[in-house]
Amino acid sequence: MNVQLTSAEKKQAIFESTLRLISDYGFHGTPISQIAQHAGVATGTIYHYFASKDELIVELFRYSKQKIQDATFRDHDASAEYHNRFVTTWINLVKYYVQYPQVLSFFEQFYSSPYVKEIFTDETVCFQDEISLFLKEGIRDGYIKQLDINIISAAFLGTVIATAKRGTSQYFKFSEEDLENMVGIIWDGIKK
Amino acid sequence: MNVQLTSAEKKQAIFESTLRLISDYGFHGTPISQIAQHAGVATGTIYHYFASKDELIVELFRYSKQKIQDATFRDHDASAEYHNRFVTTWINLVKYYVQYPQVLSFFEQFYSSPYVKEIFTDETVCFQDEISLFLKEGIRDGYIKQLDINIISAAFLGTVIATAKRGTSQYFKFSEEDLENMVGIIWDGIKK
DNA sequence: AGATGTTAATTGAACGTTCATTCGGCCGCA
DNA sequence: TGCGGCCGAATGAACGTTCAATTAACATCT
Repeated sequence: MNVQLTSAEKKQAIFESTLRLISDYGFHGTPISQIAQHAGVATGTIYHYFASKDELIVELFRYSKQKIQDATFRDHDASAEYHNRFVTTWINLVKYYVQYPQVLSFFEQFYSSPYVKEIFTDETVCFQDEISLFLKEGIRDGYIKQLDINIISAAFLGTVIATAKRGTSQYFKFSEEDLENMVGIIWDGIKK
Repeated sequence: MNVQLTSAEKKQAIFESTLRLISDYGFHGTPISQIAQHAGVATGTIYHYFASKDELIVELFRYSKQKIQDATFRDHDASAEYHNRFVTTWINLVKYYVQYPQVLSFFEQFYSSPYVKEIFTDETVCFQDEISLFLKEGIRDGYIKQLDINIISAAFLGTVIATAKRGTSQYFKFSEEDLENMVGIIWDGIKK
């Protein structure tokens, strides 16, 4: 942090520090003062960019959600064969979480915290809906069983999260083959 | 709370209050004073039963884990057909979480918090291992694909959690049929 | 049974610390 | 010289924890 940063870069630095610290120490374990120190700014500066700690966390959620959405659907070719797109999307998501376990950890904390209420009162368009659209497409076009989107989506995301969590454990590393086995399981389960 | 309670009952009352409040307001959102008030005791009393707030939370985790384990394997008949036992276990677990969403919420918070480190440094025998044993049995006896237990377990628990989370949402209620569809998906995916 | 002593349980006010937030001033750039 | 971003010590509230005092529980003795 020894170079001049633009306003946007400084905001991003604060985001990244918050992400790291919260994933390590939890919401209540990371004071603003530590975030500031880690990001190389003064505590007061954070209040120049964010109205409160809560707003920082909610905005960090939006920021992370956007990044992960971009990564998951990067290079997504809507004209390719559905099964391939399914496998790619599933694996992209798992790999993102494995590469950035802080994001996974932060999301898990966020989703099971009172903060969600602040987000999901007015914001119905969320990351899961992007996935849901893709899954709905598969149902509509007859690649996937005719079951409620909630069921299909639960099967998809549930396995992603569970796989990624184990993939970040120090005791077990998934190989590329393991991932393909795993996505094979879920595909076998929901394909028509 | 207007009757005389034994020591064990009072401890349980504290557990239940903590569970409820933490699932509603999060770890940092529930002061000891509130737990005490909700449980009908003085703040000091909590420190008679638990050395610290951290110890209370860690013990609450053990307490809840035991209860859920009992509920899941209640009436479990080890001599029955494997597929039936699989379906029953999966559905039992989902139903427990749906009936006691505070437990699900607390577990999710706990697992993605620094508290886990206090538990899983020395304690390798955990709730998931009881499930894992059952799944390993299925692999050994040829009912389930010959894949790593981490993969199979991730598929099992991932779908349980994801299903239960949606089952507790106000926007969607799973029917008995939905649950059977869901466990059908995961069984189709991992069966040999 | 009743009195007495002993231990355990309970209380809630008080303490000390931590933390989110504020604010008066400083620095670099126009 | 003025201004806006930035700083970090100061503030005040909230919280975990302690503890001296009080009460209940129970065993022991007369």
